[in-house]
Amino acid sequence: MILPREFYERDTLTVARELLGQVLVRETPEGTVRGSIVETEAYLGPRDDAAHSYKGKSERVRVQYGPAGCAYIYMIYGMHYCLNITSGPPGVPEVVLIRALEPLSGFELMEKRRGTGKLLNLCSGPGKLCRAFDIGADLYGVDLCRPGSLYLEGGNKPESISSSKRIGIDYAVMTRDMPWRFTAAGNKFLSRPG
DNA sequence: ATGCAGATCGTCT
DNA sequence: GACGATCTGCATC
Repeated sequence: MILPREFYERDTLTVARELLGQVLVRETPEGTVRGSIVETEAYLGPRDDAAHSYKGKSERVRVQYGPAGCAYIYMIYGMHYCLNITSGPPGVPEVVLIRALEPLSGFELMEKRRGTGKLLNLCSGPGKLCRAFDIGADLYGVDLCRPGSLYLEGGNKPESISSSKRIGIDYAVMTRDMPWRFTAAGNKFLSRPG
């Protein structure tokens, strides 16, 4: 049931689309939470001026140069974490940002971590879902193709997929208008309408 | 419904 | 020293 590495070793735009409907699982001593991926964005390395790896190697992006199917996690605005999954051929620094999940199980634990009981607000954003899933710097580089504290298992494809411009990257003059955001069409758990 | 300020720190120039 | 692949609460229309 866990998605194999080959799933992630394909073209990153394909991976970003195919990740929709797959299920993210987080296991901790407190319990297990699950969510279906409903929103992703592709970041295409040196040919994408919105990508963290646009300018090449640095300590922060080092996991992007390793195998596909691993967690690339970074802190943003000094207070939120964002979860990405490495993709493409080995050594190619491309990733898929996980932007929203539809909660499937572990509702109480997610609500406790998020400090809200509103289901629609639990995982509808990259920072929100990391909080709900207790994803932080300690999971940097974790292999998502193996059972453990964080992994991905097969789910159901959405009925249809929409693409749109990526969010919050207007500084990227070259690629800011590229339709590299993917959403499960009409899903209610998006960070914003697709 | 739309808009803006504030929080807060790792990373890179 | 500046700036985010964000979220929240509060203000205004």
